[in-house]
Amino acid sequence: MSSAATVVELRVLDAAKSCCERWGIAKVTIDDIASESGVSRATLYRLFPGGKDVLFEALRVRELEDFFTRLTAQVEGAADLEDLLVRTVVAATQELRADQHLALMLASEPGDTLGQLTVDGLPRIIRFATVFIVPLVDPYLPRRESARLVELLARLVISYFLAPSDHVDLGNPESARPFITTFILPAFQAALS
Amino acid sequence: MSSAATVVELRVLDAAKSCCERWGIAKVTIDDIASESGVSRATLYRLFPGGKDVLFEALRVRELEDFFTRLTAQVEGAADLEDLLVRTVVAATQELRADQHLALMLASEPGDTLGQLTVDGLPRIIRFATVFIVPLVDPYLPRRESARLVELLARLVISYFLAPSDHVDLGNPESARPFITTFILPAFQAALS
DNA sequence: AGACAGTAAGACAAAATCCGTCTCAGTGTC
DNA sequence: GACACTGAGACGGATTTTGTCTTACTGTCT
Repeated sequence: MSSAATVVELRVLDAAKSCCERWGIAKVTIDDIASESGVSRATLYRLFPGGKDVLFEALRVRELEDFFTRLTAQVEGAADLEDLLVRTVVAATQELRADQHLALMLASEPGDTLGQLTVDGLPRIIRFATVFIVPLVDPYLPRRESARLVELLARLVISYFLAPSDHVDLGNPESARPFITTFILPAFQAALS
Repeated sequence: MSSAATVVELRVLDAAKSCCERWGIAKVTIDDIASESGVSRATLYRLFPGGKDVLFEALRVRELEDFFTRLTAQVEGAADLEDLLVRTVVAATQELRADQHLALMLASEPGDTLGQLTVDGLPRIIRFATVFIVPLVDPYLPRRESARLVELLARLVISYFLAPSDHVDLGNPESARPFITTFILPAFQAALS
């Protein structure tokens, strides 16, 4: 999951990201990324054998790692399970809303981007969420229940982010807390350790 | 100079403009513009025989016409020559600074865009400025002097827009007025009618 | 009804671009 | 000197884009 990423690799990924923001993934060429990162095309293929697909895969992975790294940093030191869950969904929702890169992608290439948040990408997002968040939940629940809970929350955060509701605002603690206590916690009450 | 532009033509030019903002002129294809404007490629070639070059030429012309139309509307009713000149350079500078399309182009494709403001495009800009602004100056100066004056101002506005000065801000009347009265008007004093 | 102008859809070949791989030369390190 | 890493760029093949052309549809005018 993690990265012994060299400095060159990071430069390339940064270049890919900014190219992507400028032109959208469909319009970016390997040469664009190469010249933007000041790296030759040969090097780029050596680093990411498979070309654009592999490169953007790696970029998505890095973005996810960064996302969850920031997220876990924001929610550490929660007092109890309820507090942890509320802070997690709130922070995640706010991160999503503040993500400039994501906003641009959603605006310029809704199809691909939505795929990365739903059908194609959701399983991976859930994997990442599991890896990063389950350890935080583990003190309160058996491992199996933790995984179920984290998956559920990940799905809900994304759904409410993509299509906001009139009834709940998961970016707002005052709204998220009753949502968590009413709909989520009771289902796991029996398993509370 | 002017346009018996049909509604289809306008739709196409609007589409070209928004495509251009999204991807930059280098990445836009004829098909992009065709589908964005909901017009078939055949029609597009009928309207602009010559393809992308001719189309973007037409777009630049239209942008210039719009620019100077808005500009002349803003400066009508000036009391005297000094007032006219000050209001013109101020309005032009502010228009330039507020032009979202221009800002995007300058950011994403500095080379081409700068060319359109300097070496390649400046002569045309001056022609447009002449056509639109000289009539306003004519009451005060002989025709030949008007043209010289307008050209000079056009060059100055663009230069100060592209590379702002610490000494003058042509977007600010309080700064533009002494500039005009000190450096511009005296040179044309002799020719004042 | 029939002529006609304007258009969408799409086939087609030619041109341009992009891709992925490869070689070669240069550079810095051990 | 051996070695790993890189930039530059050549190369053929795949893909995209271009510009032209044909066909069929639609509405308007006579």
